Amino acid sequence: MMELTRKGEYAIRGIVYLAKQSPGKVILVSEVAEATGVPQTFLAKIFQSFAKLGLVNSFRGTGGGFLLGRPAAKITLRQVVEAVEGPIIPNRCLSDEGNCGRTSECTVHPVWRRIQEEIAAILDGVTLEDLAKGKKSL
Amino acid sequence: MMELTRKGEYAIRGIVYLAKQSPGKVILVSEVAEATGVPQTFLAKIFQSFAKLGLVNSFRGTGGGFLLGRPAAKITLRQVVEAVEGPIIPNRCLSDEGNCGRTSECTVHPVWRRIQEEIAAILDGVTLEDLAKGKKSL
DNA sequence: GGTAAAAAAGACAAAAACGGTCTTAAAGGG
DNA sequence: CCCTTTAAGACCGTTTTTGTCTTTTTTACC
Repeated sequence: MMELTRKGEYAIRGIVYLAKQSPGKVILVSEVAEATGVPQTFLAKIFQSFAKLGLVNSFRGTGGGFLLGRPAAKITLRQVVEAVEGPIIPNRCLSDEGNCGRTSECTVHPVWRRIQEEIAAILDGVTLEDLAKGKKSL
Repeated sequence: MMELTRKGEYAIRGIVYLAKQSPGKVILVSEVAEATGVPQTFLAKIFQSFAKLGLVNSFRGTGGGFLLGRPAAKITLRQVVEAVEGPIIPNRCLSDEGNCGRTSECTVHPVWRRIQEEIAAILDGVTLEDLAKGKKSL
């Protein structure tokens, strides 16, 4: 349970690859795809969602490609994961305003809330810089 | 992302309902299903997996039904969730023996490990007794 | 301006997972 | 033997995942 999808995995691999490049260097999707072992067209889609959120910048045409939208130290793993997987919601109760339907009876609610917060906190605490440099955080 | 499935939700609702009964009382699946708003045949399946793991005991025939396999205080939320959803694996890296394929490069690995441990710890810390009594733990 | 190179956008599709249902069997009580 | 209830497993429609393919747009360069 609670498994990251391939998309999430690919997203991380791809953007970490970008984070490893010298700042300002523009990289082709094809290069990232090959280097990370991710299907190119799929990765392209992922990078498009990154671009919409400003996590990466993109340039079209000859000499085009992608680079990080801001310094690697300013991009958290949470932002990356949520960009492609959506918000961290371990249970439906937590999606809207505690809309369990069975709110009063839902004693599990606070447990999911806590899990949600813990995961968020951990992912917030890791930046692309950490990942690119292989920092031993834990 | 990281969402509990319906099966997981139903499983919790169902077994918590059992935990609320007076110990030793045998309850029909049909009653639990109606009380918790879970499709009966689906819930029956879920209870079957519980039975295999000893989380509940079952009796067939007239007067049959289900009851907890041990005291509610001895059943953790983790056991319930893992019974129906499988082990807590936020990332494929963590499933086998760190079988990332790309092990050395996988700097995210420790992050998922930590998330896995945090979730496990939280779920381990909640028993069916807590849930049945609506204990405010967090 | 024309052409080639790239990303953007969106339609499409196979495969797997989800969320069940249905049927048959087995066991127990009266 | 018959009724009740769980056990087991086949089955099935829908949604999500995991992509691909095609067309369009933008840009650089000649």
